[in-house]
Amino acid sequence: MAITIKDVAKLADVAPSTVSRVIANNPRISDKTKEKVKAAMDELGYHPNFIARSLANQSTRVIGLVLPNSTDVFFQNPFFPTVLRGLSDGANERQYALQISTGKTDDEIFEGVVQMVQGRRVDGVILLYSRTEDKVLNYLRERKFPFVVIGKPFKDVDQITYVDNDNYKASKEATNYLLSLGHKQIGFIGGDLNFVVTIERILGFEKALREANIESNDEYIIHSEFLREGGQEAISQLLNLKNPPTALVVADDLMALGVLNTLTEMKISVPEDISILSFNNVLFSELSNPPLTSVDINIFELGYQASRSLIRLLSNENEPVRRIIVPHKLIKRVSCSSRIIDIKTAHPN
Amino acid sequence: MAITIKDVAKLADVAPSTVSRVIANNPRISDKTKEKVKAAMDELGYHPNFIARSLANQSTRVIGLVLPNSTDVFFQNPFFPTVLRGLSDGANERQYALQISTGKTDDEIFEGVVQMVQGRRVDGVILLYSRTEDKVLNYLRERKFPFVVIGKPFKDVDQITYVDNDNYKASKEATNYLLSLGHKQIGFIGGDLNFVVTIERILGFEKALREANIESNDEYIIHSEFLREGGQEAISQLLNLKNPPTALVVADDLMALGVLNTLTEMKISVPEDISILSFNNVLFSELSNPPLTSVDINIFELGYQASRSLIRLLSNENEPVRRIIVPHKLIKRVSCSSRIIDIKTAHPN
DNA sequence: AGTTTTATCCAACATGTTTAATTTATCAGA
DNA sequence: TCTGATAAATTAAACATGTTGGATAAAACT
Repeated sequence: MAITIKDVAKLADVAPSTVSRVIANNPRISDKTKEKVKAAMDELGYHPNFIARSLANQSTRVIGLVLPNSTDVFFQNPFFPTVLRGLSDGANERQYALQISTGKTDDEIFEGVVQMVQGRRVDGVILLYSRTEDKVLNYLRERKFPFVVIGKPFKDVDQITYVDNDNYKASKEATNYLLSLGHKQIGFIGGDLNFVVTIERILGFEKALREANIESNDEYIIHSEFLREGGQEAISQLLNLKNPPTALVVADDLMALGVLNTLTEMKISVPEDISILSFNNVLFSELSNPPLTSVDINIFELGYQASRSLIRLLSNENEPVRRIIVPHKLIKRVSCSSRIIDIKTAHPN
Repeated sequence: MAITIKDVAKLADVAPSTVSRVIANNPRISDKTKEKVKAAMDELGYHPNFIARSLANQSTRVIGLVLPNSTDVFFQNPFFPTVLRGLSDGANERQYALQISTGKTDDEIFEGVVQMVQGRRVDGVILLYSRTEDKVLNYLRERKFPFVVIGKPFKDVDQITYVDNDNYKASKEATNYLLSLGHKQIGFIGGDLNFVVTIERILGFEKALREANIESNDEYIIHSEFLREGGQEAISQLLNLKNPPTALVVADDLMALGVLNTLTEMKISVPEDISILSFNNVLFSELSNPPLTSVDINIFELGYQASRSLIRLLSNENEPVRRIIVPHKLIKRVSCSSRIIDIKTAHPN
């Protein structure tokens, strides 16, 4: 057994409660006693038992993180470590620890969250994704357990505290950029439609086209969370249309890397033959060949703001519901070029 | 206050201790009583309080993960999410939760570990890195706190349970592969020498050259954890030697991507002008241009084995110290080609 | 001496687990 | 069928380690 406050109390010749108050720096204890107790703590090398503390306080100072299931590409995506770093920084500032959900299937994850919540293992939860239909989110709302979402909730937006970019606007702007370069046939390659980001980005994309009076073309829109397999096929298909797109908006850098790779294999050069614009601006976007023009969504900040918001929620009984929008920024590199020449000539098909 | 075993006990008309035993499925309780108690638990929607349990059991079923400090490239590297997935799977199998150290500086991290350990927040710890000199590791050893290292410890290898690849051998084999392709001038670009992996890989590299009777050339060896900045310079320097290398062993895919990028900018083509071989085989190694020949070290497995080993350590009082070597495999893609032609002709310099 | 103020302590509580004690049931033998 | 011995089931109480409201004692002030 380790050293407890009783041991300290005995050595300092005071009651355990006094020791507890010294730790909390309670003003009811005289400075003299505080000194005495502190000396005893040092002598014994005392460290408070966090578990006992949590039990007494009904608070663990742990934040639970819920990730989408691990089979998901999400996990491979550099988005994850970056957002985690932000979360970590935010938590660290206020001495919170992070616990992550383990669990492969959605059911296991849900079970894990229930354990965290009902087992009082965590004080609050951060969802690292937002889906159209999510058991976990519903559960947390039902139980009125404090939580924050990274990403825009699908419904009841005004009742949930969340941190997100304005993906709709970002996508619209990105598309406008391509339009401004003279592109008129623009394709969209998106990920899983169950994620709200995907939806937002596609809506922004469509809106931009509509505003430019370009009728949207369903054939130009591809959904798949491919990276390699299938992607190749999807792209050939896209490029074999009578009127192939001259530019692509890709919902994620990793995916864009896959696209780039496929195009290279097909001997189609970027940006000469086709322009590519993607999202997230993860580390390797600038290391790709050619470096990707990408919308920086400040992933770190998403995480950082999320933990801060949750902590605020936890420390303030009647903290209002908040929406935090992290600014984005188009980083122009070389994967997009202007399309001034005739499309037919320009495209190898 | 939530529902406790007392509430359940009252409803089922038994003692709290009986309820506790029902939860633990203790054979001392009759089936009849078990049924009765379970019914009461269901009726009340009882969920045991994990914190109270931890206190009583002196065990939290939480594993602490220690990452190198977040300013480190490590965090950006896809290595991290992958190893985490492995860790998560291993932990999940046995119902362990994962808690990660937050903390930006090395000191903060150390403090965090002390909190975890002395505060009894975790049952054991996994170090996700191995450095030549590490305060955390020394601390854990001193306190005899259960832990496992991912990577080979720098000293007292036989007293520490660890999971690693045989990086020495892997690097030697990789270098031999380049030798077998006819390369004689081979450079090495490595990362931070404080990490043991780097050391192992460079030793393997040198050994292979020695065995091939090629005297090693210090000018061919570069260390920096660059990705972009500085890297360019380092590479130009390397290629401006009188006898520039015709092949490079790069200690990490992400770094290799940086190298690739720099080379592309310098209009040096891979593998025609120079071959590149790297380590880790992370997701995007095959998405790069050209796809990288890389040593697959089975990152997932490293994590998976690490959590399993730690759990074994925790459940078995006198579990022996173990060394677990995860096999590696050279994945040949297209970034290496054979060097049959004369070097001077082949190289643009 | 009586009243405040200040410092410290006691005991209850947060929620389970577990040892040892007690109660209840079962069976052999009279 | 009843007694006592034994086994089985259940309970009470102690414990794991802190926190905190109210009680108490000591000191300080009228």
